[in-house]
Amino acid sequence: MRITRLTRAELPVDTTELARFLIGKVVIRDLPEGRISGRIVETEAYLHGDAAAHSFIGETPRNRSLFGERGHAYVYVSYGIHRMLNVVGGSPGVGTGVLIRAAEPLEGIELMQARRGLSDVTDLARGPGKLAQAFEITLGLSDIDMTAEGPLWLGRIDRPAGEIGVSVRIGITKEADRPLRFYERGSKFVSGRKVLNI
DNA sequence: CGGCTGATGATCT
DNA sequence: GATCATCAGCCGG
Repeated sequence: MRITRLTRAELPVDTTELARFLIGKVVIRDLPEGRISGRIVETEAYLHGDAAAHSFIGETPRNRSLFGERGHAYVYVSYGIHRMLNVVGGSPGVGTGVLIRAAEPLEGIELMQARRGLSDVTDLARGPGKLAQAFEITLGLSDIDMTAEGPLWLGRIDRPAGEIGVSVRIGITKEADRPLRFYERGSKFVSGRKVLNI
């Protein structure tokens, strides 16, 4: 499989556009055991001045990397159990990001199955917590540059994204009506309730 | 399949 | 001490 690395310059500065742009792109996790990769099929944008965004309360030790450079990773722990992978958007100091919610497994499927304790390929990375478990996303990966060579990076393959659907974001209560979730229509690898995936 | 709920711990006040 | 950008497991239809 031929994967070419995304450059920072080609990532849209507008974070909503970035969330849309990342659909159909590939997230790659290089481990000593081998490569895990998946095609991104679902994202959510978290914007500046957005009460649902972690950056809304200002910079803290936890969300510091969210205020970093576009294309870097922001990883945090959700509900004490799950890690969430975000791609930092915008410009340094702003605090916007794109949550990677689901991916279609491409490479390293056996590694993912082992990490997840599950064989069903459609469920390996369908949801942000599942994706992080399958891709072995750790807090130590937070702040790394995903447009540079390293253990976690972004790429493209010769397969365009399908039609992109838009819905409200999942699992939030503040600013819950904003259409900032993007997904590939018809993909079996997208999370969320059926009504959100039309 | 859809709806509900407990688990679980880092983080901030 | 309250709040979570979630998930697995369980239950009813």
